[in-house]
Amino acid sequence: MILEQITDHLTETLKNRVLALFGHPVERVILQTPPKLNMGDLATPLALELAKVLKRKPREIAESLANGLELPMFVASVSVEGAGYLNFRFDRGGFTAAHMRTVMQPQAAAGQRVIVEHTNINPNKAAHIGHLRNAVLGDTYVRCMKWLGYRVETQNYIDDTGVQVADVVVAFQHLDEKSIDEVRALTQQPKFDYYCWDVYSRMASYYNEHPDSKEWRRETLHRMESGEGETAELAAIIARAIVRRHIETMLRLGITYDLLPKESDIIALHFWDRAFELLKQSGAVIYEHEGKHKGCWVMKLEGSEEFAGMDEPDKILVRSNGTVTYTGKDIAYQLWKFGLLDRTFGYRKFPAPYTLWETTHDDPSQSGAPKFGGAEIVVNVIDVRQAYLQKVVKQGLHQLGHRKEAENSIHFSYEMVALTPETASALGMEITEEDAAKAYVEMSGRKGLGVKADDLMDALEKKAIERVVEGGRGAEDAEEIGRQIAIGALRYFMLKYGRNKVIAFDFNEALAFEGDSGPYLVNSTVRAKSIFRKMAEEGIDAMISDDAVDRLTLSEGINDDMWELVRMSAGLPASIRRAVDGLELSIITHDLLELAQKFNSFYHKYPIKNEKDDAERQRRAVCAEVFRRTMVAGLELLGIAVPERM
RNA sequence: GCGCCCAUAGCUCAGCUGGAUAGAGCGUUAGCCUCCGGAGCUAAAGGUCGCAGGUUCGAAUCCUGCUGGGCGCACCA
Repeated sequence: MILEQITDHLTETLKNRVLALFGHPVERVILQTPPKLNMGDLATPLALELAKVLKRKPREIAESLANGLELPMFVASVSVEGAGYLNFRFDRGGFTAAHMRTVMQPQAAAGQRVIVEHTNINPNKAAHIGHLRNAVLGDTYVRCMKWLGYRVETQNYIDDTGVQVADVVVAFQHLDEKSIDEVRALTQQPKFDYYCWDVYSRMASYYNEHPDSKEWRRETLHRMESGEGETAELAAIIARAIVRRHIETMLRLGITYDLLPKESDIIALHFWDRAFELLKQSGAVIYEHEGKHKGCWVMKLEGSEEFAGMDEPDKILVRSNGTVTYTGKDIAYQLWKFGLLDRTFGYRKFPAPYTLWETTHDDPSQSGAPKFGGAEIVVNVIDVRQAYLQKVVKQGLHQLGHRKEAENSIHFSYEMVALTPETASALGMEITEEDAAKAYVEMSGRKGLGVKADDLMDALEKKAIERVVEGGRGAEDAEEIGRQIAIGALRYFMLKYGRNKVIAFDFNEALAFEGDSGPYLVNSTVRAKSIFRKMAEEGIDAMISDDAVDRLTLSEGINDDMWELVRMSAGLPASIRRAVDGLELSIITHDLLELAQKFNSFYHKYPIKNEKDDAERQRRAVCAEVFRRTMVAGLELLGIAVPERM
């Protein structure tokens, strides 16, 4: 907060000053933290940039800018250094006291309405670590958006009428010859999703051996889409049971949703028919009378620069047999998200330990359902392999004349999670020599090869609980504490890599609790908490209340080690903004790691509870408290809980 | 063939819209528990930022061309 005020103020002042002194307008002023602490707290290479246009020496320009520059509150001095940098130094005491009051204060929830869609797992088998990356990215993004004041609606789209569900239905009906009641009984077992994991891969290999059997799939899909009859009922039972498992799995990670929109409802409510009318009216989609796509309705994309250079830029939305493609349905659904389709769903509650709604097509809405849809910004968290499709959807809106909505259709893309050859081999995957030489090998749902989300969490929890018990602290709550640490480890692991990086999943790395890991951050925060708990127990006043801080005479006593903690803490909100705008959440994990490292170092160097001098003890305690508040709030944004002990 | 992404220390990765001496973790080596928690701390070693050009006061960062790897480019979802 305080830092933002200072940078905003300085930016304005400098812009005005450059204009006044040199008659030259500048669009932006770069304000960055200098590489070394002794260079000050903020710096700008503004004079270097101006040197060229003004044809004057950088240092000379810097001098005239600095001379008599009006400084914002808490900025104590400005100086010219290096090649012509303008360096600002803060009033450490004043800044710290002011910052302490507003550490990680969230914005008021008055921002734009946003729909974030994530998770979207096919309801036919257990969630795996690839789905985990999606869900953790999506959930963390949602938390950050809310913190920034956006009003967010979280959706988890359920493709309950797709091929993947159909394949499991086929397996139950044709391979295993199970009755509806038998399947219904199976869904009652605790890990029905694991059961289907195997059923699905069994079906996939059956298709490979008996290509004719794919006819079953076609028939099944057709019956499912009609929504009538036993096959459709069976599909609904399976999908629903699996979705319940996925909800449970994600809840272990603290991930929740507001709405589960179902593909079957979109079909039953004929969203596509309406979208089709709009697309035809606007001319965005046309009927091909001849050529390769004869008999199809296509969206013409060859004109747009985005799709320039493609051999076959046109996208088929309706096949020659009259059925709609996935892309077509997706455009219709995207229109609904923006409130541009003049029809909508019914809603009812979905059984979950929190308030969760699902769409319906037959019931009238239950009372109490919030208003879903109609957002200003729509963010779809989907892996990079669907980038092309997302582009087409965006272009669809554009061609319908919804330019603003096209602009606000954001694809949060990220790279896949693969397996290291070692991990793949440990899972029983056959590794060819060629594979072994690779950095990673892809998971395969069809082959049933992958690391299941619940299995990974189980392994992490087991290890974390052991560590808690070994440590001897909080053994009575070892299970709950271990669970929190495990989830923290997992979420951190999924967030710390840049989104464009393929994660080659390795058990040893994922289970690491040292160094660049969730438990390291949590541990450092727990220590800070412990200090204050111990001080309270021993009746030592930490003097960190607002009143006490007001009386603080910090100005001279805040040394470099303390100041770095405060300064880094103050920089976090800007990082969160940058992370959200750039869809790069690893910025936050990175900053929190640096902060935790700084604190751990500080912690070893400066005893707090045992410091005899009151003023010095207070300064140290204030820094530890700034750290604690920053970490608790920052980790909360990452969905990582901090226990009292560990 | 076209498009997107990746290439930085032995390994896994940071490096903020071009800025001051390229940083972490793991691993390796050497230290640190009479002192608030060792899931920790201190220090050392480790770099042709894939290659070649270009842009400029300044390039790991921007542009062009290569090389190597990954992923897309269906009347599948």
